[in-house]
Amino acid sequence: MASSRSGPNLSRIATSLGVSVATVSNALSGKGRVSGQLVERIREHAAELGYVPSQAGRALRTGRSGVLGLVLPDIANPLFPKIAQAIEFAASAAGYGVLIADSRGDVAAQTEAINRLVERGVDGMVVIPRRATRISSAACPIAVIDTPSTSGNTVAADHWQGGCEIAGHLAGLGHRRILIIGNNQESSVQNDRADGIRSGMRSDMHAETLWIDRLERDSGNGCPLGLAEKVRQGFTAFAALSDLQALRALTELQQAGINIPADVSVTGFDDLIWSPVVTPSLTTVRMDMDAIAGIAVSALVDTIRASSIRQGMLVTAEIDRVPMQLIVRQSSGPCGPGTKNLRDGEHVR
Amino acid sequence: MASSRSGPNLSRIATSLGVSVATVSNALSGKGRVSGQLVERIREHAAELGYVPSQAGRALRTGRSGVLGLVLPDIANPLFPKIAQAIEFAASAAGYGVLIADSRGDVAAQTEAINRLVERGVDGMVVIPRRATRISSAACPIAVIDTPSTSGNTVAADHWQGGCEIAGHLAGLGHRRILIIGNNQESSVQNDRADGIRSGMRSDMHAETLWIDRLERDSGNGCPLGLAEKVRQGFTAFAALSDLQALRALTELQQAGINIPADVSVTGFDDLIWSPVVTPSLTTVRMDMDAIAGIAVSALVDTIRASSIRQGMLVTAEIDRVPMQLIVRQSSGPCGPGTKNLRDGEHVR
DNA sequence: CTGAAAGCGCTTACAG
DNA sequence: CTGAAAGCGCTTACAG
Repeated sequence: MASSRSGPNLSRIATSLGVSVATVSNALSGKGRVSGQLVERIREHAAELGYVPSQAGRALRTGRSGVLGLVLPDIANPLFPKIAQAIEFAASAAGYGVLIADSRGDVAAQTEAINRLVERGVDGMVVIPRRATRISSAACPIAVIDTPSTSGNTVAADHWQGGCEIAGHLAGLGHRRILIIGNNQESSVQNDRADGIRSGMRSDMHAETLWIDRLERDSGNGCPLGLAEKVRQGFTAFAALSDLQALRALTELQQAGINIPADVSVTGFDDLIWSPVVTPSLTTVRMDMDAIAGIAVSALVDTIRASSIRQGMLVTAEIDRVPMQLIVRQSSGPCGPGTKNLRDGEHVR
Repeated sequence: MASSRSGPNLSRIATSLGVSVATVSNALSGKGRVSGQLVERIREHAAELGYVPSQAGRALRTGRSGVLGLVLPDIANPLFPKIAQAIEFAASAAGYGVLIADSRGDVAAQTEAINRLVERGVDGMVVIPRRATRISSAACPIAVIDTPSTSGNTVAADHWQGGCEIAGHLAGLGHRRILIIGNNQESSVQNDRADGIRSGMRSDMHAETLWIDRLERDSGNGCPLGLAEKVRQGFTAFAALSDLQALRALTELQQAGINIPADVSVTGFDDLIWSPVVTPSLTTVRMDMDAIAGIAVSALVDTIRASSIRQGMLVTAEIDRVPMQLIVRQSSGPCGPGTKNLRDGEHVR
């Protein structure tokens, strides 16, 4: 005896209506040529009975599970809610469910997470790779979201351009000495962002970069960043490569009695949940996760539909970089429009 | 013609080894009585071929999908990463996959999200309900994570006790006037936390509660909380009911030139990602999400295994409240041990 | 210890 | 326009 479901199946609807299961199936899916009247009757009855199609039956027959996997390097990343929400939304709209898998820890775990999803029969997956991991194609189509400069990337925010936006904003405020603050020197995303900032600077601007991972290797986790000293050295802008670092910088500066934005400006990346909530709120740059997720998912779905046999391949998309959007929340500053104290004879442009 | 899979199936292993599929199935699952030698040979060959069992076939036969659903009121909630990670880990350990569903928006969307999961054939689900929503049982077992004082709750952190911990900590620092800061007056979780704080106070302590949702209804979103004024009124401790509000309070106070923890103390709830990162870092109270997820998942799995037919019911667990743990990061304060300026003649206990 | 057979619920090519 | 039948891959009660 096989376990039975609680709900009705096609066969039950068919017998109770005196038609064949094939006809019920056709009517419900709208595929076969079934007379309008019958379609109507069948749908009505199915609804009455609360018919829910069995994914298992359908999957077994069609070889498609209707499920996409989402692999993340670390769910604890504060970006995760936005990503998950966007992917879930896009997948849902395309008729797919989303199975999550955390590759907590090392690179091996990432491969394991991918395998776990394959075993569960996902039709494809979206992978946000760990560090500079190369994804070797698995047993299903894979869309990679990393950064446009990474080879194998399917689609991503244009982190480099986002950096340019930040640089332009700070230039506009009159800043000339910028401290870039990152927390992971290996991250291609962070490097692209930093490169973008440097590229977007005017020729009379100067930037230094503080890598927190390096600093902490020497001075211990959670050590002070020494930003007050940087202010004394003449830095007026702190451009963090993520809102978490921006927050760290903001509070360290405030604690040192430095006023933001009157004395210095602080910017971040990603428009995370707290950016609009803190005082002063953070100027940041936002990825269009809905657009990115939409492109990744539709590229994935196109590939799935195109291939009759489930096979592994890295998916590519028409558009592989999505512009980031500057969110200005600190519009005045020490050197710019609406400024309170100009320094070093700087003037508003 | 049905779509074919890329990998081998039981039948292929069986023919290539000259045995029956039943025997292969039994050998691989370790159920039937198959001779040790044969088991060995079959397993070896299966591994060689890279055999991956078809979830669809298994699910259709057994009526079990091996997948659990996770329904959240709003994935954007900063607590989500911890929850998702803990649930995914517990589910994974129990051999289940996790399908996510966001009930973005209203209560109707929550029901819809639940239905979507049922349609995907989940064996059960974990629901973190929206506000005070009552979950009416769906077509599968449901574990609810809310707060122990909510009826229908399966397991949750003991938010009330967490509040007591905070009160005890603040009392120990010598605080007497506490401002409780919440952002959702309807939330049973936040109310339990606030009640816990009030209950944990010594008789000579006094608390007022500021509900941000009410304040913003009058003064607009993102309005200042007026905390500097509260300091002037004699409040020395700000106990937020969530780390996000704690962060908002912390930065608003710092911006007003109030020194933390020298002038006042700020505490939060949940130990979110930024709590250890900000300066000064936040004293907070942490849920044991791994324990909660473990209990929820195993209660769910027990129910699933016990019932031969898939049916809806609210699952209960042996332990329904898990203690919260105080994380002290601001150990000195205006009125307590290691204090810099005692007020009103207060002394260290 | 091993195998033949049934059947989970569905979709689809084919016949009528 | 409608139906009978095959078969996706698996597990399990039963027979040998």
